[in-house]
Amino acid sequence: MNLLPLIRELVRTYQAFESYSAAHVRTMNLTPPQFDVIVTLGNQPPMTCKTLGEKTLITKGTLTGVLDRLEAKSLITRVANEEDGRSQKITLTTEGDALFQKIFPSHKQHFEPVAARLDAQEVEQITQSLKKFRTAIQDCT
Amino acid sequence: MNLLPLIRELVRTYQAFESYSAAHVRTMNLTPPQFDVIVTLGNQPPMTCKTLGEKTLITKGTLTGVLDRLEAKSLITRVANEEDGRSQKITLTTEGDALFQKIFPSHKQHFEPVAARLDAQEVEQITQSLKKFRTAIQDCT
DNA sequence: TGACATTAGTTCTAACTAGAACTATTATGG
DNA sequence: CCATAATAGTTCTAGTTAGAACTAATGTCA
Repeated sequence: MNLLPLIRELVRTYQAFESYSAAHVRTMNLTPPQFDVIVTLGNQPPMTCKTLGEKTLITKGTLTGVLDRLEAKSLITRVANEEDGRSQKITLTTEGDALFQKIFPSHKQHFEPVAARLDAQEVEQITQSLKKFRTAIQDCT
Repeated sequence: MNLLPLIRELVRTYQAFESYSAAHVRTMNLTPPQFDVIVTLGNQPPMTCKTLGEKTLITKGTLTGVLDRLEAKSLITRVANEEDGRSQKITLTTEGDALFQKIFPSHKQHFEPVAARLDAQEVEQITQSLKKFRTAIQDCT
């Protein structure tokens, strides 16, 4: 079984998505990971770095730096977690929440033309295909 | 049409692949981009940075640094291109070729267990799904 | 042929990246 | 209760990343 064409296509598709998404994210003066964090925190109760890392798929060493920069922009704050002295809760500031309310719909709209080119069944099919491949990989870990 | 689940799955799958692949690549003292370059040059005539970048999907600014490090390890050399004074041909050294001959089969073998979990039809199905998604994105650019 | 645009590759910058080592805190088993 | 293990987050390192500005060489077209 030759996986090479599949792997190449996976990488190309991922890069096409990243590049299309990043082009929009950049117009809002955010980087893709910063955008991910804002969107993940939006309309949700404050969460720990651990949870945030799991949801955004950003490893903890990287997350520290991303949060540092968001904090410097006054978009998030780190608040001590009263239930566990080792951890913190990350919270959107008022400013951060306002940004979220603005950029989330805008980003969805940026993807409208893409969505319009696929019907619900295709989207489901592609999602399931990816899941099958990911499961095959993860079963080998 | 909600693309979010599809996007999340794309990112998760890509990361699962990267992480599984990188774990093996690292045992050979290479980084993933360095490995890509070696494999792309293997069993091929020397090529320019431009071609190499197109094949590996590494942008030129990044490629310069990757090639610098491979050159420092004596795995590749840059040779002036006689047909075009602006460009060079990148060539595997004897040492680089020996490494390629060793790592390529080894890397294929690392993916054997993954391949064994999918049949030819599934692989084709997943590849076509990805291509459909990528095309939808690229048509919007 | 000469002005101008294009192209190849490098350099620069700000940020992300994973992984490993580290610190501080909490959990656990005897 | 105490020694030890586990966990949360930071710090550190080497490398990758995209994009923009830059240099040098080539192509184009009038």
